[in-house]
Amino acid sequence: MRIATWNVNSAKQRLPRFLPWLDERQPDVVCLQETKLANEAFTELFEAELASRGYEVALNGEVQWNGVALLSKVGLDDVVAGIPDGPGFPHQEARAVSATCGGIRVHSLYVPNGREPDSDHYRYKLEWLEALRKQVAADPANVIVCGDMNIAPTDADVFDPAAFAGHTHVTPAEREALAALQAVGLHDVVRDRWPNETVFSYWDYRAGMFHKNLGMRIDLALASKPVAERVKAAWIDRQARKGTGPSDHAPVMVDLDEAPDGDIGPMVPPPSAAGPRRGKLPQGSPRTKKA
DNA sequence: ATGACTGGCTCGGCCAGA
Repeated sequence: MRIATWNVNSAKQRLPRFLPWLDERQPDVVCLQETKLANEAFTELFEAELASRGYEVALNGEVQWNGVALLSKVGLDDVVAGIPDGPGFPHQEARAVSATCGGIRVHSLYVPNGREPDSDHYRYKLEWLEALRKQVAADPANVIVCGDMNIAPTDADVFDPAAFAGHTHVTPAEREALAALQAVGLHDVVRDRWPNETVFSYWDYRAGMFHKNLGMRIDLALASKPVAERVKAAWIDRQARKGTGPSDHAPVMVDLDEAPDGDIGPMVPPPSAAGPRRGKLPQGSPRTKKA
């Protein structure tokens, strides 16, 4: 089972990059952030393309800003849009959607930016993270928290810590809020896989930052222990940041082995596998043809 | 360099992003 999370920076603008990426990478579950589309507009643009590829879709969008989505080929149950009792700025923004996919509670999140330390938006960011922590703590067993967290967990996750001094994304309070979320029992699966490497997920569009690999790791996949133990691979899909018309974020990819109990979500048997069921067919129904 | 790029809204610039 492959789970991907990607801040696409406008789903509409990313369409020519997103669909080929989907066909190339074939993720089973996709968390999207910054769709910047109301649900109706997202559906208009994507419903047919995603349905033909076998994805169910859960949306929490709004016009102009923010917007998150969850796509799944392995079931999409108990969808929750937003964070229950979460804060707003001033209204509750479209920054969270979660659902159960293939037996795992998956969260697609776009954490508030924070703008300036100690600003109203910064305090909102911290309150939002605490509300998220409470939501995840209520159901922490089999979970993966994915998305643009807008926090670099450590100084190793920014190209130059000095360049970020006094800015958001690296302040102690933000890192403590992220640590409190992880203290629910979540493992940073990309950092666990690449403990000593330079691994970024975001590069500013300006000044050739991607070309020079001057970026940040702010897009995270945080998995509870039963999920983290199934991780076979976890990486940043840098290819998606290259070329023409990319997002400024790259996808984060997580490949899971099957669950020990074999529960990888609902399976619909192909018609040929059903075979003739003596006594179950209604009278007069045509028999299934033998192979 | 107090910039650089991109997108939304709207059609001229400003806001937001991180």
